[in-house]
Amino acid sequence: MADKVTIATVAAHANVSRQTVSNVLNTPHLVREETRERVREAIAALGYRANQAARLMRTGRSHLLAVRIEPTHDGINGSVLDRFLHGLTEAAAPAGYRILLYAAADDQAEIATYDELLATYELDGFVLTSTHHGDVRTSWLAERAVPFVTFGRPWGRLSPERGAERLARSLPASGAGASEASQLAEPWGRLSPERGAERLARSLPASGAGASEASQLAESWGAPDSHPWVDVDNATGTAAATKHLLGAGHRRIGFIGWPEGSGVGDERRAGWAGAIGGDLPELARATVDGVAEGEAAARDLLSMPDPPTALVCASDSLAAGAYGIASPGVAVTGFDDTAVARVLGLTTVAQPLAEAAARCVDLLAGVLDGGTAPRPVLLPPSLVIRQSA
Amino acid sequence: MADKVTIATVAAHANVSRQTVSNVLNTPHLVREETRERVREAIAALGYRANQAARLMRTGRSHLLAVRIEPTHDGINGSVLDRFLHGLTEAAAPAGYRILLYAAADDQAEIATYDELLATYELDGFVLTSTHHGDVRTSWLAERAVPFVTFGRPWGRLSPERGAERLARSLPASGAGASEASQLAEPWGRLSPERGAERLARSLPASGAGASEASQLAESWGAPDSHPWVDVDNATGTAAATKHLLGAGHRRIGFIGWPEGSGVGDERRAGWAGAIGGDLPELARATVDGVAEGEAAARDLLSMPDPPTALVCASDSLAAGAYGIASPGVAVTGFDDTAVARVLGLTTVAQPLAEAAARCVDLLAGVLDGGTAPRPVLLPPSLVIRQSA
DNA sequence: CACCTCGCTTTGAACGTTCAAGAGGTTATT
DNA sequence: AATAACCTCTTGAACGTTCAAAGCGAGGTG
Repeated sequence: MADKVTIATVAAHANVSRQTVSNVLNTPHLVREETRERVREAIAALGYRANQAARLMRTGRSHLLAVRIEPTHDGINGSVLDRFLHGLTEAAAPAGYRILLYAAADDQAEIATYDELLATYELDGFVLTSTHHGDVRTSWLAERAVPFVTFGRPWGRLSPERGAERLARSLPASGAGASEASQLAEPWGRLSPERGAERLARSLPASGAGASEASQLAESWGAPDSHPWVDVDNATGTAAATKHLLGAGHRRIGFIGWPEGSGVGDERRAGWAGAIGGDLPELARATVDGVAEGEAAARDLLSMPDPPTALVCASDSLAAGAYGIASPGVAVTGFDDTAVARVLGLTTVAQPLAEAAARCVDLLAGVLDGGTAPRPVLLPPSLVIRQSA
Repeated sequence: MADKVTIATVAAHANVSRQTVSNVLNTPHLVREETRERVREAIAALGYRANQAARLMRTGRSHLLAVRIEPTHDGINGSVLDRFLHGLTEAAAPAGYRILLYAAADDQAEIATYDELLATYELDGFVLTSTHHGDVRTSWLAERAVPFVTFGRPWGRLSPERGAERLARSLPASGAGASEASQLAEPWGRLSPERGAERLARSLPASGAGASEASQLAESWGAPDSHPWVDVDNATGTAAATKHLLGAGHRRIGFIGWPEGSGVGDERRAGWAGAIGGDLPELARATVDGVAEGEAAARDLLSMPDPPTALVCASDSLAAGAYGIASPGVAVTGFDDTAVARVLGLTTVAQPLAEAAARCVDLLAGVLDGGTAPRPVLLPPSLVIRQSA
């Protein structure tokens, strides 16, 4: 009873060989039904469970996925990662995977950790968060053919030579020197038809901002370093918030976001710009994230001659600051549906984190198990309406 | 280069046998210095890393610790777990351990998961959070001699028979029917001398509440199901907040907490009661956690004939609700230093989460590696003063 | 009848590590 | 001088699983 139950124990109990038990577990169709049943009964009776370490040694598959746990920056957005992790863990278990955590101070340290984890634990794959422009992590992993998914689309930007080289390796059939037009066309095709069309329709009508957003997306999307990813459509989120404000009668709607260059921030601004019919720089402020910063930016916007009557903010932190000093009539929206938004009563954009996590696992499991070609997933956020707008 | 570097590769490169390489890694003192150096150079030159799976198969040590990731209840306290997890991950790595996540809906599911994880991944140990009265998880683990630490002290409460039975098994030498006095005396001795004395001095002087708190602690502490734990001294936290209010001139200080029976909640109330010189039920309200609940309780307290001028709350959620409706003169304190407290400017009690996590790893690693007898660790929280009090 | 194929099952080896035992040489002990 | 004790290192086996190959009986084919 207390002794370890191995495949040999089961084999003896069912009067078959080790390999037959293994086959029942891994390739049941090779085993005669009667035998299969007998083995299954033995497994159940003995409470046998396959030893992952031994299995790993033979197959090289650890069934372990790694995720980086970041220090919470200002704590406000911390719960986002928290919820995402929970979603990952829940989604991974039924697929037969477990989540391993690692910490890293920066991208270089993170790469060192990959190396370490791959060498010692033979991890099956990685889930990366916080992708950004010029992300060295994805190329490192891709070069070594390590399966991974990013939560956050790739923001691309490799040097031309490297890009061409990698493209030639990964897509030998397609034209390496594809024209801009084909690069623009192809990526959309990778989305599921409905989503792709829906998104295309939504992005293109908008004037300058919409177009530049689309081409930027295409650039990274069809780029040689493309890889499976899951993302929430940030632009749709801020657009929804903006439309909600328009519907409430607001005509001058300001935007408080982050400095240009952060993909996510640019997207959120593009959503706002698209909804009001074009980017109006005089109505937008860019600042690093933070409550005090949001307050300052809001003060600045609200003190202009013809001030906005509503503010769309790129984060709940900024929104919290803005809401704190805005006079009652001024509407404010945030982003992320954090606890702070809940407590303050901020209307905010909620990301479907559990869904996003589940799709990350799907994609990774697909690559690992099925070898299916992973398609990017873009999820729509939802607007949570509270009293602030 | 691309080929796997195993211990055999290193052995060949250094002109020694496999076992010698193994000895250099695990029992270096058995190897002559010159050989040791040669092997180490080979290891460095080849970039060898021990394969954990193979090592695990032989030794039964996975170097993996598991932690449950809970769904964030109301999101406000979510970041607490988040920070704790980050601390664990960071502390575990240098000690040679990695953190594995698992999700479970309730204690029973959690136990099933233990079983699964132990059988398939041969986990080395568990870190449990959210310990509570009648926790079945700890006894399950203890019965199977699985190493674990809890973040949160044991709240005990086994049926007498089971207690006696387990006591007889685990402490064959000591008297099973120990008197209350010895139970009270012994536990304090397990703390480091200074801490024990400090804590004893702090708890006992208080009148009714302090005494009952102390005996309750003793009961669970010296209880047969005691195990290594790390906790933050909740009572000290609320006491510090209360003293801060007393120092600011407040004389009638109310308390908003949770229904009796949650160990943590009772402790936080005891801290308040101790600081004001005794538990005054008319100044205390108990409710489930939540912003709206905090608001209601505060309204109730503040509408009494001789209302309190300050409110000590058992959580930032409750405090957020209370602070929202309290008139400017009324001071409010929370607990946990969440993002909400930061944004609202709530004075609150901060738990040293990174430190707590590190101590959890220390204790667990101590049991696993050194076989040292683990001593409970009680950490002092700190008061973060903001404008709310 | 000899041979091949098919369905099901078994056998031996291997994954990379550590344990248990022992080999060979040098030094200490009696 | 014989023997024990020690130090250093090596050899074979084992952990629990799956891979690769082969065994074996039944049925089909030339």
